Amino acid sequence: MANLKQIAAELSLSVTTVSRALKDGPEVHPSTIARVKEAAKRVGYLPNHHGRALKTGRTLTLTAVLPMETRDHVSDLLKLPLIEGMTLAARQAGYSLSIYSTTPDDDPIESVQRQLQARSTDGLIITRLVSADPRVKLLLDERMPFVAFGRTDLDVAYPYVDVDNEQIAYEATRRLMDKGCRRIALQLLVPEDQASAMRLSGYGRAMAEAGIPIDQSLIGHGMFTMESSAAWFDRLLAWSDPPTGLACANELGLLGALHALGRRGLKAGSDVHIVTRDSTRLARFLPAKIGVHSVDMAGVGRKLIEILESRIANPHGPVETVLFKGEFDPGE
Amino acid sequence: MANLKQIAAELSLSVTTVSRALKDGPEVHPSTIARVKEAAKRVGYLPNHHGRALKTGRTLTLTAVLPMETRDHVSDLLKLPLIEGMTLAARQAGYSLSIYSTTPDDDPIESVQRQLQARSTDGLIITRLVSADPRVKLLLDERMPFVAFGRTDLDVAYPYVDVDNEQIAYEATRRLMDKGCRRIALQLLVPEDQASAMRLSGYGRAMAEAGIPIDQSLIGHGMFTMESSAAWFDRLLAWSDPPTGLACANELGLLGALHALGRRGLKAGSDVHIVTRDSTRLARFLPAKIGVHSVDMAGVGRKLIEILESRIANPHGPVETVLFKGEFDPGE
DNA sequence: TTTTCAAATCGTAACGTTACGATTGCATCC
DNA sequence: GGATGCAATCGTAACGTTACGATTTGAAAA
Repeated sequence: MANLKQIAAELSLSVTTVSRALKDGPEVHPSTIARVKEAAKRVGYLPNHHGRALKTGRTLTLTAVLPMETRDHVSDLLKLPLIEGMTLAARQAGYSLSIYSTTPDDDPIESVQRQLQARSTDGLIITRLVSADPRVKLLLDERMPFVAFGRTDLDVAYPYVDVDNEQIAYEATRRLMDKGCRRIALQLLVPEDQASAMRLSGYGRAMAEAGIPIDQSLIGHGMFTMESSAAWFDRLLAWSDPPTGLACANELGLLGALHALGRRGLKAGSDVHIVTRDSTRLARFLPAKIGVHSVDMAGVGRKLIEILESRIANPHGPVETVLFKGEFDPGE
Repeated sequence: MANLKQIAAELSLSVTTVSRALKDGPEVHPSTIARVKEAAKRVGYLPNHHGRALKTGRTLTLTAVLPMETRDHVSDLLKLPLIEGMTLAARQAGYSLSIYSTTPDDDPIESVQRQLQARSTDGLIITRLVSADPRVKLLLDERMPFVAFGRTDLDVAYPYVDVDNEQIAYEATRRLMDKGCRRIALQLLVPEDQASAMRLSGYGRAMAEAGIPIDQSLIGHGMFTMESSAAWFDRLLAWSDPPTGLACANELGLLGALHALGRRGLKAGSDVHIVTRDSTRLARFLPAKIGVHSVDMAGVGRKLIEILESRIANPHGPVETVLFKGEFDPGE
């Protein structure tokens, strides 16, 4: 409601002086600064976002592009601590965070282009990257500050935060081998998904080291939901030589698999050994013996904002990249 | 990058005509409209958010104020489908959705006032209401369009969507009684929380009908996290006459309780009967016999946006309120 | 007294958009 | 031929802010 003009009129000052006083401009007399600030506080002045954005080109808004599943299924739970970390960090840094949800039908490039054209955001967080993600080049070309959650195999430098999925999958596979497993099932999202590719790579490394050939039929794709995970694992359990170990993609994959086990009266930790990734600490509380790799997704969210902030402040600064490790809990 | 001025220059038209043409103004010649739209598409024109907002006072942004738990704990999972429903519905309606996360330390009134003063949003979604929530009066007084997720016991009309917690808690308690339980534990958040108050009321109604006096020591407060739920239920189980039934607040409360049970070698469905609320369909996949009241939180999110949209379009229209029921699955 | 200089303040323009009233061109009617 | 009316287009101002150059003021230096 209150604006600079009103404060200026009340104090018989110019709008310019009021504007400068509020940002402690060195050209303004200290006593004037004090008067202006007092008046601003009294009338409850807060700068108009859009006037400022129009003039300066800075919107003080960051936008996170997040893929959501179809309306009937639950999204990957890691998004909740991620959103939590991002929103709180953004707020602390003086930005507001806008969530741009995409459905599987959406064209990912178009989602990014929209943000670009309207210039309605200062920076973008993109997630769920694919191996040759076209968004990276687009954003670099357009000089839009951004940070990625996930890597690509593109040969360009850009800022990202990622989880060390290769290492986590490697350790998970090794862990299952230690339990005596040789037939080890692995859950992935889609082959193009970069996180899935890294998980497959870590799994392959562990298997190769142990001299176990990879059985493609033990590798499950499309494990986005509890339903798909349960159906898939149920099929595997029906085989004559079912898997004895399972590395789950996330909480939902785990719950689906436990559901399939339960229906057959089988037990995690004895009939099948299970290791999972977890971002909500939920897996540790389940009444089942499972190994858990916890990843601090709220920390990832905070780091994403921190990096994006520094990109905006200094677009030509060094490109920062961070890799988060998982913390393993054997669950026994 | 492209703006009206550029398009106007290219077509030798005035900015006004271009602006009108793009919104199919009846004063513009159809062939001009076609030319303008072609040019706009060609140069990739998208209206500048801030210019428009400054002029019209409409920001095309909605803001959801969501409480998040402390940095070390997972937030109530219902937020994920809620956010998903809200963001997708907002996008479809042409709005972008900003998430304003608050921590337990934040002053809820101040959070709302910030949004009000900066006029940076067209409408507000407030959640986790308390019985005499001061934000409702504030927003009504300031004529800021808003919708609440949750009710108050204030004597004013305002738009809200709520879950019928009274009914759900009543049915949950009845269900546990049908299993033969008389000592029934109940999880709540905080006494002021309106949803908790309703749950307590439904629980009390069922107990009164059955002629069972309420034992205050069976009612747990502060059940925000798996940890607090586990610790609380563990204490209850240690008593000489432990509860035989439990109504959980949500997925986290359930997992905490299952954890406490598991550590004592007890089983849900036999030693203790459990009924829970669920918004992620997670509870149905757990390897435990529990009754589940599912609530369609994505639907709640969509409805919130829908109502808010109509409040913005027609501030003096009828005040819409919606109550979502839970869908019960006995889990056997 | 005049000049010089810095401190403090002011006025104007611009960001991109839309609202409103004014203007132009052209066909129709008396 | 002049008046009338309508369709199409234009120009200006304004939303609230900030950047930039200009102006005022008062005190010190000449």
